[in-house]
Amino acid sequence: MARPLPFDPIAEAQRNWEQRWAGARIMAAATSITRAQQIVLARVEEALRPWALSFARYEVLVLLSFTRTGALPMGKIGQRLQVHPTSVTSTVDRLVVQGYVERAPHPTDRRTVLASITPAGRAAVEEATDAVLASRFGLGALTEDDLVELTRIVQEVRRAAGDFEA
Amino acid sequence: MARPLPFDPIAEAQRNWEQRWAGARIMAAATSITRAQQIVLARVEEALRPWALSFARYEVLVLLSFTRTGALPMGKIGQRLQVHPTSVTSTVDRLVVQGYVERAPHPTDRRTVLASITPAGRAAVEEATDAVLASRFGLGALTEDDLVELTRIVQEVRRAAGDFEA
DNA sequence: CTTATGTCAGGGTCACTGAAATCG
DNA sequence: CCGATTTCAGTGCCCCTGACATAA
Repeated sequence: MARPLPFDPIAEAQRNWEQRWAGARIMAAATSITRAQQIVLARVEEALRPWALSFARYEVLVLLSFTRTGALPMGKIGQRLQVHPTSVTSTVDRLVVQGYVERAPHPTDRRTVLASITPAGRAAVEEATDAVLASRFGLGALTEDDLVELTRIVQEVRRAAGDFEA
Repeated sequence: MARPLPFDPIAEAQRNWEQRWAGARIMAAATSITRAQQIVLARVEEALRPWALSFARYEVLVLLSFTRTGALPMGKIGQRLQVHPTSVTSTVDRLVVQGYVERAPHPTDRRTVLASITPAGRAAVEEATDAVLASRFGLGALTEDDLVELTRIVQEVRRAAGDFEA
């Protein structure tokens, strides 16, 4: 889409901000997060292409594969992955078409719908996970310390945003 | 959209990963980046709502307001903001409709089109910037040190991804 | 009746592919 | 002719709002 620049565009923008406004550092951090997410997403989607999985659908499969029964109510999925209920519906729709997930009734609560991972879904998520880990999410250049530090800093942001209580 | 969980979902997922696969830390870091970007984007878009600006359109206005002449070729915008050429076209389209940007011919190269910020665009970006900075991008809980550290770590990622040469 | 759960319809934004027109 | 620049048509994905049906 574009060739590498001879300079760091975020550092350059930060210099511009410092001349005009306060908050240059926070602007640089926010822009960095945005760009980092683009990189991670691009690498992951590239790795997931053989299974025709988007990151969002892959996350659902991973979540389901982590549960004891391989099934979870739609609403729980939304809470865990921090996505909108209607997004869960459409995401699971696609997974059902792909044969990776099935809808099942909840044993006691007839309002809730369970999304249940199929054997094909389990196979796909295991193979896809190998591919995703091999891609290292585009974060292969980071040290273990930097990975931990990055996660810690973002945890502060998520706590402040009310993602969890702790 | 959902209520806060009583635990950190990313830390919980990391524990799950540690039981099954290597790369739990890198997974946690990638998930953190994804979630952080959602938070930043949500806060910024909230702040930009009075001017009917998306983050992408706001970034274009900021970039143009930083140039000497207030104008830049479409392609340059794409390079600086790391977005696809067709995305620049549609983004500028919307900014033109809003009266924040005008298309102008390049003085020498008749292939290139200049996107030029209007006085209304300058006014909007200045006011919007105040609002955006007031939101602190959702990063208000971070110390200055953490902001710098976060930017530094992500810079490694961007360098490895070939964003710039340095 | 009130609340919770999930689905559907619809609109907005953005990203990408492939093709085309224009021009250096 | 080749390459660069931009635009357009079309597709896919994801997000949200509002309305709705169903059931606790």
